[in-house]
Amino acid sequence: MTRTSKPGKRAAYHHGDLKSALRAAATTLIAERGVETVSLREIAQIAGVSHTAAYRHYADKEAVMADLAEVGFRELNATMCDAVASATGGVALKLQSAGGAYVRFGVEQPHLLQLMFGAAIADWQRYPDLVASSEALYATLTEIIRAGQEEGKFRAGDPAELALAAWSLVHGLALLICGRRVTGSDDASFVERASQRVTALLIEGLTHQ
Amino acid sequence: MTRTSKPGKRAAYHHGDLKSALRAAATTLIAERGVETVSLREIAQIAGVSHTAAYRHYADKEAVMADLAEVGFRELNATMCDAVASATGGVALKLQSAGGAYVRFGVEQPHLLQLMFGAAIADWQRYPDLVASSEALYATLTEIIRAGQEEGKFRAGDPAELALAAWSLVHGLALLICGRRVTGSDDASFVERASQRVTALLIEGLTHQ
DNA sequence: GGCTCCATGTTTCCACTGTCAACATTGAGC
DNA sequence: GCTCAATGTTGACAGTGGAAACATGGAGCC
Repeated sequence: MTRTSKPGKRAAYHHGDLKSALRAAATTLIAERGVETVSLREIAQIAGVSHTAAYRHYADKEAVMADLAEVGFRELNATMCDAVASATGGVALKLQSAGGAYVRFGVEQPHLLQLMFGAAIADWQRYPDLVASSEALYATLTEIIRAGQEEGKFRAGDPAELALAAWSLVHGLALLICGRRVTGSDDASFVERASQRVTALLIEGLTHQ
Repeated sequence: MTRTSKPGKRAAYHHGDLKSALRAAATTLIAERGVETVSLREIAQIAGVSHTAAYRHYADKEAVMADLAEVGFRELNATMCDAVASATGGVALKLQSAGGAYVRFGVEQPHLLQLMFGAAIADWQRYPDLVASSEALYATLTEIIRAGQEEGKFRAGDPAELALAAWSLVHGLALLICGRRVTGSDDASFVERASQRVTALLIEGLTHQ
């Protein structure tokens, strides 16, 4: 087992858990300033390590970003699952709650959302785990739809297709809001209200047989 | 009036219409490879000019990107207006046609869409014309909604809010498709079918009083 | 307990980028 | 025909991602 760096005294040559330290530094930097303006060198510096040390743990800069994006997808998925689980009322309200969680996540972490869906990661094929975590998110939505259909609350049809509609809606809304493409987006209550109203419209279409 | 470069003979010191040439070169490069991987130097080289010549026409690289994004917004707006004008049937079909045009635009020019909505342009306040062209797009959607309400076809409510729902939906769908986040996205007929079905759901919600 | 090896970290180097400052060219207007 | 400002060029600089060669030291073997 690798030893963690001695607490207090002298900096060890071997960091101990550099990958975590890099992830932490990168997460902080990206949350603050976005993908475009962070460099591997700065990440390494914050982690207290030379500027090429990251290459022992990641193939290149894109791989670091892919790692963060994957964490993001898992967090977002977990957030949505929590929202579904804690929502009271029928399946329609569960779906709406999931949508609200999605939008909130995006608005609270705009730079992470941009990383997850932007052009920073050119070739997704290189990161199977990333693809899997993204598909898991889609699956969560699809499952809610399927459950609703089983209850007879949602209209018939391919659940993946209906889930795509739901995903598109909240995804687009989150991006438009955090891209300031719509006025009043800084106001948290506006965000909450908008996401509620907007999702309600689609749910209307989903429930209408 | 500035003279255009002599046809045939020798390259003139003064290009004649460098800004257009830069725009053209940048447009081509970005359509091919996306924002992340194009450099000002390469744009200048294609335009046949030294690597700093662009600074006589743009403040910095971001300004070039903002210019292209603005053109993109105007094109997209025009495409949507065309779709609305040429759509037969009621206002619901017009809206659906506009949505289809939006998604098609995005799928056909994924890198441009990424430029228009990504993080490449950090501070929109710097580009009032860009903001205006983006708002014009929103206004087009809002106007369709308003017309539909006037006809009694769409439900009552703030047209801007309903338009936001429509925008979010097609925007999210376009991004998810061209980010390959949904399977079958390379197939043009899939795109057409998906955008039709997805928009139909929202329109159901919009027409339901 | 001592030795060795390889995972991990460092140093040095390179090509490339955006941007600035100083200089060159030339067409338009007096 | 002269001048000057708009336009384009050259050369420099700091910062970037990445490769190659080297350094370090803990884990596992004897």
